[in-house]
Amino acid sequence: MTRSKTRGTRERRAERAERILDSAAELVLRIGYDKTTIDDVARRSAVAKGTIYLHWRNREALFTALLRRERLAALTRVRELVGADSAPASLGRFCAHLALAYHERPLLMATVLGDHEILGRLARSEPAGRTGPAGSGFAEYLEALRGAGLVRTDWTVGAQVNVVTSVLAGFFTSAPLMPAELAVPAPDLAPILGETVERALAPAAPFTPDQRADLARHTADFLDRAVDISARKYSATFEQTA
Amino acid sequence: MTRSKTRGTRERRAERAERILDSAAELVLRIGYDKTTIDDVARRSAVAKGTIYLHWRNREALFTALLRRERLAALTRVRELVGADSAPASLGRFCAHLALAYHERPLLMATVLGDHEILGRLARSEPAGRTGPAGSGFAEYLEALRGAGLVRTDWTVGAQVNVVTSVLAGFFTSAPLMPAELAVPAPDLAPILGETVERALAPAAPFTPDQRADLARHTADFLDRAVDISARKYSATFEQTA
DNA sequence: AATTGACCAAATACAAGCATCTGGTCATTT
DNA sequence: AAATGACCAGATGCTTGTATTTGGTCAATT
Repeated sequence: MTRSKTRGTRERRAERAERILDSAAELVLRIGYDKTTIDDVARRSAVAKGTIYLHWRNREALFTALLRRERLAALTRVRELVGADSAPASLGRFCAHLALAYHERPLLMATVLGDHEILGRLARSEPAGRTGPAGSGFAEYLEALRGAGLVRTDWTVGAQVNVVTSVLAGFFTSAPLMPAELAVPAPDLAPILGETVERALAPAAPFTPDQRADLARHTADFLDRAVDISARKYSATFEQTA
Repeated sequence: MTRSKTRGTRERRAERAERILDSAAELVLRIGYDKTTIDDVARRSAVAKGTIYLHWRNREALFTALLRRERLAALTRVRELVGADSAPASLGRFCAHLALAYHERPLLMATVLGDHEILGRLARSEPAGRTGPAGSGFAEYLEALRGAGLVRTDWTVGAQVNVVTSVLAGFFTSAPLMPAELAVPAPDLAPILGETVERALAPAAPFTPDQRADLARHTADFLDRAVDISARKYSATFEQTA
């Protein structure tokens, strides 16, 4: 039985990859993508440079992995927050958790805000990822909620996706620019903006217990799917081919 | 009576200033602030370079004037739109008009978005003006509406300012990044986001005719004041001293 | 009195050559 | 089989010197 030994090796390998990404994250946040060299990352992770190339095809793949890991971590955290929420499930609570999970992660914030200081040339090459969760089947999720009578149908799905995206984008971009006397701490503001989405999209009539359960299930499903896709994308960055 | 002659001279002077700003605007939008030279502006306006310095102290003042004129124009347009609106007065309609008025003006959009391509060094030196209407007494306006029972008081004014600012900021930043299949034209989206603000801030009970009138008056007053301040600021850019 | 545009100092852009750094490889070591 | 780090070519940055551009002025012109 080589089982335990094999698992141990694989585990250590994965651990090392995480360690390397941790170093990369710290360096990028401190000195920016452009100035972060593979040598720096290697030294900080206490591995040789060649070892890094055992994990990723090249520099670009390393940083792609970093960003995708970050996204995965945020989505996982959202799922956790949604699951542990003491308040009844609602689209607004979901949005609040999503906003906070992103907000907690400086690297994700940098991508959402298109921070040139941190992203450097990365900002120019990949202006995507700035629409937040607009991709990844959010429209389909809303569509399902509409079908179940859990979201109004007075606006088109497209419009509703835009509302959610706008509110979230506004949270990320405008909150940091607020003059001190009007600033509201992010943990306070997020639920308020969540409630804003709620009031815009939720039906007038209060939910029945069944509807609540339905909503929770749909949301959990959506998050499971999103986490799954995100995890796959993260894993894919380790592939050496292509 | 030198009246008509004097007025004619002053008028022509003002006209010329506008012409110069028009040229500056066009050039900035086409080639960016950094590359737009006073010579260019002069040539395009068919005046000598020295003439420009008869209007403004220096280059900086010229472009400050340009931005302030733009803001003034937008606010004036909002006042016009609000006044001519066939729908009953509401905070939501107000926000929708505000959003559209800004959206129609590429230079304002550039400042709101912090567009480095267009603003060049200006983006770094003046990161303000990105909070939209957060300044200029918007909080006081909301406060007045709260006092009159025209806006809920379940949240603090600060929170409400943040909601409005976020929704507007989200409109500006996220709409242009939307994938084509989810994109909603700005003229359609603005009222929807206005309604989003409305649902978040308006009281549950419908307004009485008196309340409607009150709301309209408050809004008109606020806009008058904002336009007035903006006009003063614009005028101030022409001063040669300091 | 208003307007012009030649003029100037300072800033900016460009070029060339040189030094350093960095992504990526791979023979060697563990 | 896994990990290393010396090594290399190309990219990046730096320095110095030069050419061009540009903001701003002001004597001459209208």
